[in-house]
Amino acid sequence: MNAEVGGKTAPTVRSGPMSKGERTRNRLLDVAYQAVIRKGFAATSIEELVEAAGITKSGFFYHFRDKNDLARQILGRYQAENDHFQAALAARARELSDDPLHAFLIFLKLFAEAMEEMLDAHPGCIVATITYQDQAFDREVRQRNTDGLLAWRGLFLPWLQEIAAAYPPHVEVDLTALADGVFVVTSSGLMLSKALDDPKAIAGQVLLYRESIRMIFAPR
Amino acid sequence: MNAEVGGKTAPTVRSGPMSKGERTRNRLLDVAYQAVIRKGFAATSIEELVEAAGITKSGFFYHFRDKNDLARQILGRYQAENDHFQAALAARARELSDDPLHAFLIFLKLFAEAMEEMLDAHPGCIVATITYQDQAFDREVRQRNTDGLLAWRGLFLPWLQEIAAAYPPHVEVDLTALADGVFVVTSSGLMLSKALDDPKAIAGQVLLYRESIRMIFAPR
DNA sequence: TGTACATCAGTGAACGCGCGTTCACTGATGTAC
DNA sequence: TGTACATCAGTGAACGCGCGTTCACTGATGTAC
Repeated sequence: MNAEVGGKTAPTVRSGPMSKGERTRNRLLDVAYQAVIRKGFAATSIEELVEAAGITKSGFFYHFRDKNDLARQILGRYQAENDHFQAALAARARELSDDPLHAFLIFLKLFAEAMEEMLDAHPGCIVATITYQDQAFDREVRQRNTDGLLAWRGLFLPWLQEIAAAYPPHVEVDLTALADGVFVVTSSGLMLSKALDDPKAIAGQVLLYRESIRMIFAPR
Repeated sequence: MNAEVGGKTAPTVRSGPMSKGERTRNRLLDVAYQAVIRKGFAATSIEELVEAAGITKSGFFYHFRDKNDLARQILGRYQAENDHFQAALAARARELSDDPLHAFLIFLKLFAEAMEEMLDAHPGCIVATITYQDQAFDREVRQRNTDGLLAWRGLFLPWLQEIAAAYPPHVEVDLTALADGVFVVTSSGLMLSKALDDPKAIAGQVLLYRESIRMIFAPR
């Protein structure tokens, strides 16, 4: 499978050569993603995006129905990339250990390292960004955003259940809340790294979460 | 001291009767806080604020030098309230136990409950909001925002050091990262509650953090 | 108690700019026969 | 291989609206003598 776990480039989803239109559209999405993460959605103007992408404003409306459509496509592309990225990391971790608990601990280690490396390219989490400005988006975007959050839970909850079946937890713990914890430490960890200008903060939070997973499940 | 720990109203900082101007200014800040938390800063217009506050747009500029000044004052008032609130909760917890670890566990329980109760009034965290839109603010606001984050650390890190001195941790742990964990679970917990429309999520995350504090320090 | 002045807490009208969006048009590339 | 037509990937000009900000002014309240 050759999953490039620690790779520096964000994985692109599509395969095959891109048409001219697709390349332009992706350039717009790249530039918009960066701007929205840094300034928020409303503060990001279509004009600055098309200037950075080297086209005119009307060209934007060839690719996007309106500004909310831009949000929808940013979110869609991010979710596809993120699903792919996490699935690849999970697959790699499962390869390295047959045991669900050990595999999860490996996953979290790889994830922490990858997050720190990706800080320059993704200094934030659009799911968090959108949640914090949700009244600026239409219903569909908000719904997709919630779905994105549930996708994280959908990946980690079954895994934790598998772990809990093999290793009865030492304390009473809400597995759903614990599964959501991955998103919690990731999104806030990115925030800490950004606000404190400390690249190590994100890995620190993920590894703290990892330690609590170990303490909850690992035999003493 | 009569600290109203579980009180429903946000604590106001000033004492004594307010002048007419102060009341108007506070009304503007209230309404702006809500709007910024829900839509973001750039998407919040001065016009909608003055309409809600029942004055005219020029009245706004009597109270605020410009729009960034509004952000500065929102942040300032929030930080004062939050410092007061957390200090009161901490004092109450210390009253209930002389032991630093037990007091911290009590604090986290009270904090989790208070957060869930405050969800309607504060369905978000402006520090998180501002961090996620930081390029939309001037340098001073960004600096104050970082200071606000460090204030959380400044409350919890010494406390954890005191705990670690009395109860040597069972695992190697970065106390600074652990101190930042309170902010991490709070801001993301609020986000989860908002995005999933589940009031219990915030308490769930705080209590998960509490459990890991217990596992790290409590004697077995 | 009355008068003069200062400060407070705004009003009302106007400003220019930039924003999101529309619309008619166009050159380049692809496809059918 | 050439011609006709369709689709792709935009351009350029214009639109109206709402935004943040300014400025001259004002009535109400407070203070000094």
